[in-house]
Amino acid sequence: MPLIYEIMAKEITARAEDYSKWYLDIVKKAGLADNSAVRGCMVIKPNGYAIWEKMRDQLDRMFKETGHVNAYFPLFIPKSFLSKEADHVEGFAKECAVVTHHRLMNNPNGSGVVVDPGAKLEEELIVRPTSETIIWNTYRDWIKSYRDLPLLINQWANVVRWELRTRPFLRTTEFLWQEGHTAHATKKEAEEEAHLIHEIYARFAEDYMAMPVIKGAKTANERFAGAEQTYTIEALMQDGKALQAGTSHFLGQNFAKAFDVKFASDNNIEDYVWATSWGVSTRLVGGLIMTHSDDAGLVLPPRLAPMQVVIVPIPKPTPSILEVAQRIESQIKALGISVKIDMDEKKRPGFKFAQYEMEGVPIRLGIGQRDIDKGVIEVARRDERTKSFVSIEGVDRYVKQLLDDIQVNLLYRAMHFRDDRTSFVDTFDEFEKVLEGKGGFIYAHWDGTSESELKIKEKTKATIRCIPCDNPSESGKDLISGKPSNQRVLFAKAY
RNA sequence: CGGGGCGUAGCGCAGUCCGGUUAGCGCACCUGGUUUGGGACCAGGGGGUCGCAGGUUCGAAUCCUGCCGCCCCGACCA
Repeated sequence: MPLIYEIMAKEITARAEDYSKWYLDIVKKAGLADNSAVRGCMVIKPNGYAIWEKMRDQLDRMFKETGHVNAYFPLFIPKSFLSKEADHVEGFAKECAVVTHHRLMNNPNGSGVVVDPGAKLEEELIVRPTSETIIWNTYRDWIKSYRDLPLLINQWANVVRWELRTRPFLRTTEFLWQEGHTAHATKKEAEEEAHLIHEIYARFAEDYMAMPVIKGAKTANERFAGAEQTYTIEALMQDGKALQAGTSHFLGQNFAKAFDVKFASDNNIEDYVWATSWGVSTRLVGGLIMTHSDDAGLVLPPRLAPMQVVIVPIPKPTPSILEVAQRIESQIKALGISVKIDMDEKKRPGFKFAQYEMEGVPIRLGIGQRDIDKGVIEVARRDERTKSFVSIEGVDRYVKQLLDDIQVNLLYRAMHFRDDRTSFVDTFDEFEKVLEGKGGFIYAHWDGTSESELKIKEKTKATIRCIPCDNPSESGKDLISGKPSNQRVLFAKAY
């Protein structure tokens, strides 16, 4: 009979009290990231980086399984490159860090160093906010023939976007991501590529992050700067706001034309190549936190938890307890599960329990002499905050199964939450009422014009998150204009 | 860049209005002891250019001037 245990989260602000503070508390208390000396930039600490590494490794596998390879392009982009694609420069110009000099010198008027005016760069360099331009400038040299296509390249990198307001993981000035940049001989193939990646992102979100997402296309307003079409996965956070968790763009021939990338087809006809680009970032870590965590701290899905099981000797690691603990540890390890025994003799069990709960370790095994005498061990699952005793014999298989159960349960729970916070409305009044009330996703009719979309944004701060894929057609009237619409689109306030 | 708030030990704060011994508290840290099934207790200890610079004063964390930084709220964004 599982027992629900009380959480004493004395170090974490409750969600209901201050959601934003709750988020920051978790980032801090779970040891995910720190603020840094540089405004807007965070230090990703080992616990946080380990989660990103797990995400990265899995995504990397998925990209490679579908024929992609990794490469690396420079951090710096010549300023002139950025302006070659008109929409692209317009989208990013306002948030670029610029390198103007290459040398410092001792301050002639005092202490410290100053920029050496004699070391001014002939052409200023932009710190990449994304790499389309430098990559397509390179692709021009790589692509001559249809035999060079498709070119399926991904890079893991950092980028800089000079945002005015930042939050750890969700929006930082510098962030880590992957950016795929592919080149294709036909429009159809490029579109398929964009869809394939869109699908991979959705699958990753649901199968690994246990974060349900709505797949859809962006409206023209929300599209990536320079894209013909942007596909997105949209997740719903616990405060009822949407998070864009990954985007895949069909770029048409825009960058090929801007950088003059042409190829000869098999019947020797020259044409511009077709492109895609796609990315997910450390923002996913923020999404992960806000999808599952509770007032006791971080909750991690087992598949992304750096440490899946922790064994806590109670009250401390005595030789006889340790002997059993180590046997269980090696059995669990043999099943490919990451596990550690907490050997710290100074801290008491209660402290450790609270600590591992804050850090989101999915399963905690508590083992004391009383348990050993009875042949049982205490198993606590983080997601449901329950404890129960199971037989030591076979606990390894029990734990393996429980990890799977937790993974499924988190997804199920998040889906339930999302469905609960999804509304269908037909009038603007209702729309506002829902936004002010429970928030969340709202399906409503839209006439397809930017005017209506912007008006709603202006009045309510809500935006069209996407036009869902496989959207059923349904006739109705636009919330604002009253003009006819043949489908509902997904609205929400967003991060 | 507009509006608001804050800078005192690693973190969180009191002290500032009304200037006056050696700047204080909680947490964390170190040492020793007693403890140990949900964040232990006792004793001892280390740690501070009171954001920076200038000024007023016999005397400044406290008053004045200037600067710097950070946080929150708005306009832009993965």
